[in-house]
Amino acid sequence: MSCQMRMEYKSCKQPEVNYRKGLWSPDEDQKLRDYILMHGVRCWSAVPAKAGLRRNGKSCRLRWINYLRPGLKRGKLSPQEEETILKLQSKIGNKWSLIALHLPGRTDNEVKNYWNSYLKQKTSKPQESDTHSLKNSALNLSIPRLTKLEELNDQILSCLKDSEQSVTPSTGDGSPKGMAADHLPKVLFADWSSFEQDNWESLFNLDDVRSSQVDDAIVLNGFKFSNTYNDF
DNA sequence: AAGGGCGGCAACCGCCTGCTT
DNA sequence: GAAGCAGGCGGTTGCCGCCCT
Repeated sequence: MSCQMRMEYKSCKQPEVNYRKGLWSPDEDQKLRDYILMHGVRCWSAVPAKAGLRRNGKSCRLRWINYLRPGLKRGKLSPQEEETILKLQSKIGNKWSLIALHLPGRTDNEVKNYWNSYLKQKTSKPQESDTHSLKNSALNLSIPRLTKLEELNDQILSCLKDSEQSVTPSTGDGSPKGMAADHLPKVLFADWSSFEQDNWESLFNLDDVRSSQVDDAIVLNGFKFSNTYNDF
């Protein structure tokens, strides 16, 4: 949580209103997008009132993160992305937000939905085995229950090391990128909001992303990109 | 053409965590 | 240290469109 958020923590509370539920209309989307692009987000619970929406803050946050924010990839997951999901899920379990962090432009909701579909397929065709090394990953029930983020990231990094023989990213100082990322500033909203979809694609050289796929792609131009974007 | 089944996706719900007072 | 609040996250549900019969 940023300092500014802390300063404004106290003043976030908004009066209860009769919140609207269900699908978002284009008009609501526009209002939310306009508001956030203009003002950023310091307190989600204050956003609906200020943006003129009859939604609760959580709903706005979810809508922004899963649908409206710039840089989101739409459409079907690539085989590489699917593989990444399966790989990470087998290592760290259902940590969707963490897994999504390694899939630029994808949300935890998307990852989760993919996994649920995958599980359905898996259970409907129980005897059909995968052709690669992931065949045991999907329903692996022996995943240790890890609670600390550092442990999870360690798991991810070691997992990725196993499979990245052809790609050995370097930050120039010899340290692993994932480690370096921890010391990088998160991208500011002002910088972030200036990203156009096209820029995103060119910035995230998709071929590079595909080859290294995970953990490298979120570190760009000295910024660490977070999938949650709450520290604006 | 109609309607039933199914899959994908969007959104809600409830719990947990972290912060402030 | 306890209470209250906001944000984050995973599980779940419900809607919608497509496909098959």
